Amino acid sequence: MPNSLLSTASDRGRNREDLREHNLSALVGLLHRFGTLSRAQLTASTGLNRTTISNLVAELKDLGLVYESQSAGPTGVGRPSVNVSLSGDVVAFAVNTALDATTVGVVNLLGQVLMKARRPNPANLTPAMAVQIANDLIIHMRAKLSPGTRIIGVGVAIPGQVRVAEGLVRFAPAFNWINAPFGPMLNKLSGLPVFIDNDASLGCLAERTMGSARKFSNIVYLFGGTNGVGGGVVIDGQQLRGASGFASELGHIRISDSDREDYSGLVGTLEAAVRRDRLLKVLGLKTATEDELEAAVLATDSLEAIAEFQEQIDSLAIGVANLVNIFNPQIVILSGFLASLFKFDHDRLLEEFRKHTLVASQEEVVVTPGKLNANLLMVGAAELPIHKMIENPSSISDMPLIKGRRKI
Amino acid sequence: MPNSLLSTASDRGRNREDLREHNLSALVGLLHRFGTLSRAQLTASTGLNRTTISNLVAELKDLGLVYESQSAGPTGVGRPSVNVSLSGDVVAFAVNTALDATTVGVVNLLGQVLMKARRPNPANLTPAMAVQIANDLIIHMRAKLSPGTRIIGVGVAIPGQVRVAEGLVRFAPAFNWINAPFGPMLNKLSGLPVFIDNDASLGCLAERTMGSARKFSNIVYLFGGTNGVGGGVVIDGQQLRGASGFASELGHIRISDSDREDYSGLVGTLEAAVRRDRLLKVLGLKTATEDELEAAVLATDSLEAIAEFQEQIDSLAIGVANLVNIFNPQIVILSGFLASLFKFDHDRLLEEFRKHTLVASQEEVVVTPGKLNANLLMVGAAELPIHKMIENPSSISDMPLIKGRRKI
DNA sequence: TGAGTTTGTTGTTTGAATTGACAATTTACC
DNA sequence: GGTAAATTGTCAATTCAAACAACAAACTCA
Repeated sequence: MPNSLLSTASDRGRNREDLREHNLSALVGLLHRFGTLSRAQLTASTGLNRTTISNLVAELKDLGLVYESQSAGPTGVGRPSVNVSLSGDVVAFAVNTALDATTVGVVNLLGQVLMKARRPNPANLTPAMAVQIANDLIIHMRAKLSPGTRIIGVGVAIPGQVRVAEGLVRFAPAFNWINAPFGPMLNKLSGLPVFIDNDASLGCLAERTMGSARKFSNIVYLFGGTNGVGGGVVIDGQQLRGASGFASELGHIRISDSDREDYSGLVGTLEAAVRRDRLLKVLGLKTATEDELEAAVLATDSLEAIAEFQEQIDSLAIGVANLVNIFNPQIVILSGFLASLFKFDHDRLLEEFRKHTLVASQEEVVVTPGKLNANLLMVGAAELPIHKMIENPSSISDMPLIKGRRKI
Repeated sequence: MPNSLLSTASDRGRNREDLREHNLSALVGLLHRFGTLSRAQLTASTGLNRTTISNLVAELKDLGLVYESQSAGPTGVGRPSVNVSLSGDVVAFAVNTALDATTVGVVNLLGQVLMKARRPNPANLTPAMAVQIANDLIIHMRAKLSPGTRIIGVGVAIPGQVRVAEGLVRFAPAFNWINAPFGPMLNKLSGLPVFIDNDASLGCLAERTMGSARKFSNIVYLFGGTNGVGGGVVIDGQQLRGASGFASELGHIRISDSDREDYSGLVGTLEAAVRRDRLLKVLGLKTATEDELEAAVLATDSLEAIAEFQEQIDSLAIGVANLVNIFNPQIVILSGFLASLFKFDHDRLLEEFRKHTLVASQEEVVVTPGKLNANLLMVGAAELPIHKMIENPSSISDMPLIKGRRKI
C-alpha cells in the first residue's frame, strides 16, 4: 500500500468542497497579486461562468475578505463591471528577529505596513527571550488594532536554516541557536498560527509580491547583509524549500579554490568572496546603513577600494552564472550590498556573468538590483500567513476578530 | 487585466469536468508509481468514497487504461478487494538521439521495454537526418505492434539544451545543432504527439520511476558520460525545467579557479574537473563501455590513476555539496562514470562532501550510485508522453489504436 | 455454523457550476 | 435625442460528480 511518505498532494482525490475552495482560492490569489479587479476580469482570468463568479464573490464578501465598488471613469461599451478588492482589515503580524533588534509589523492583504515597532535585542539572545520580545510587541500592537480587524497569523523571518514544516530553527549562527522550536513557542504565547522561514527566502517572496519580480514566476534572489549572503528561489510561482525546508542556501555554494571562510566556516564560497565587512574596510568605514554604504561605494576613487569591488563583482558574477545555469530563471535580483556592487559596475558584472553561462540560459534572463525597501522583510514575512490563508480562504472565519464598535 | 504572461495554472477556476479529470488522473498516477493496487487501497490513498472509486475505475476500464483482477491469496478479514492494474497495451515510443547511434524503443505504462532497436548515426548528423532515422524506426516498430495497442506519443532524449514547450533543440554541442525544431519535425513525419527533453533530465525521471529514487520526491541526479556531465532535478515530485526548459545544467556550475575547459568551453566547471576521457587515459584505455570502465577503475593499482581518481572525487564532492546546499534534496544519485568514482572511494567522497555543506542540509541526504540500466533512457523518454497522458487520462481515446483482430 | 468485518453495488441526495432568459447600463451611430 | 449593439448582473432551472444510506457479497475467526 502506498504509505504516507510516498504519496503526494496530487494523489488525493477531490470532492465538491475542494472544488469550491480551489475557486475561492484562485480569486483571492488573483486579487492578492494584481490588486483590484473587476468581476468581468475575474471571469476572464479564471474561465469560470459569470454566475459562478457572482456566487464566489458573494461568499468572499460574507467572509469579510473582499468588498465591491463601482468602477470610476469610462470602461468601454456595455454595462460597467463591478470592482472587487481585498479588504484592508485582514492583517498578519510580521516578525523579523535579527541580530541587533526585533522588528514587528502589522501588514494587511494589500501589502501595506499599518504599524511597525522595533526593539533592540539584548546580547546572547536566547530563543525564549526572542519569542518573549516578539510576543510583547504583538500584544502591544494587537491592542491598537481597529475593531473589525481579522488576524490571520504571524510570519517570522529568521537569519538561519529553518525546518519550515515544524517551525524549527535548525541552526542560526547569528544567535548560536540550534534546534529552537521558535514556531511552537510563539504559537503557545500568542495563540496565533505561526509560520517561520529563512529571512532571505522571505525577501525573495516580498520582491515577487511587491518588488522587482512582480511579473515573474521563475526568480533567483540573492541578498547580501551584515551576516553574509542568503538566497531565495521561486520556481513556477512556488517557493523552493527542499525536503526539509533548508534549500536555497545560495551563499554557501563553493565557487573557487580560495581558503577564505564564510560565516559558517565553509571555504571558497560565494559568501566568503563577497563580503560587506571588506567593503566597509576598504572604504574606511566602521558601520554604515545600506544607503550610506551604497553612496560611499559609488563615490569613492580609492584604487584599493575599486580593486576590491571588482574582485567581489567577479565572484558575484560566477555565483549568478552558476544559479542561472542551474535554474534558468527569468530574473535574478541582487539585494542589499550586492545591489551596490551591481550599480558600481554592472557592465563588468554582466560581462563576467556571460563568460560563465551557457548561451541558451543567459539569453532571456534579466539581472537587476532589488528595490531597497525598509519594509521588505515585513512584507515577506507577512506573505507566509497570507499564502496559507489564500490556500484555504474559508478558514478565515475561525481566525480572531477584533471586537468592538466599528468606526465609520 | 492580468495577461497571459502573469497568470499561472492555479489562477484558472475549475469545474466539474476538471474535478473528474483530476480524480481519474490521481488514480492513474498512483497505479503508475505503485503498480497494481486494490480498489480499497485506491479508496484509502485518494480519500474518495468507495462508490466514486468504483465509478472512476469503470471509466478507466472503458478507456482501456486499466483492467481488474481478483486478488490471489489471503487478504485478511472481510470481502477481498478487486485489484486494479494498468494495461500493458498502452505504449509510448522512446527515442534517444545520441552521438553514435539512434535508439528507439516501445515502452508500456508498466515501464517494460517491449521492443528496442538501434541504428548507427552517420557523421555530421543533421536534425532532418536524425528525425528521419527516428521516424523510420518508429514506422518499423509500429507495424509490429499487436492489435489493440494504443499509442500515446513519442518521447525524445536529446544531448543538449531543449526548449521543452516548443520542442526546440536550442543547442546540442555533440551535433553542433542550433535551434532545431526537432519536436515539430518528428510530429509532422510520425503524426504522433512528440515531447523532447534533455537526456540527463530524463535519466533523472527514469531513476524516479523505476530506479534508485522511487521513494523520493526531492532528487538531484548527476550523469557522467562521454559528452560531459549533465543533471536533472526533481522538486516535490516535479521536474525542474526553468523558465525556458534549460534548467539543471548541473555540469556547468563553476567550482574552482582552474582554467580547464569543459565541453561547452566554460572554465573551472564541474564538467571540466570530472572527465571520463582523463579516466580512460590514466587507465591506458582508448574506449570502454560503462561496465568495462568501472571494472578498470576498481581494479587498478596505478598510483597515477588513483591520484587522478581522488582529484576527480574531490571535485565531484564539491559539486554535490553545492547542489545539496541549493536544493536540500532527499537523495543525490550519481550515474554513469560518476557512479564508478563513487564506488572507488565513497568514504572520501562523502567526507569531502560534508566539509562543504551546512550541517542541517547534509544530515538527511543520501548519496548513492544510480542503477546501471541499459534501458534507462528508454524508460525516461517514455515518461514524457506518459506524464502527459496521466495529466489528462480521458484524452487517450483520441490516440491511435492498432486495428485488427486481437489475439486471445 | 454464525457473528463480525470489509468490500461492492444500487438508488437517492447533495451541492457547485452551468445554462438560458431577461434586466441593467454603457457606447456608437444616425 | 433616440435606437441598436455590446457587455454585465441576476434569477430560475438544469446538470452531473461525489457522497450517502442501505443492502448484498465474500471473507475470517471462534
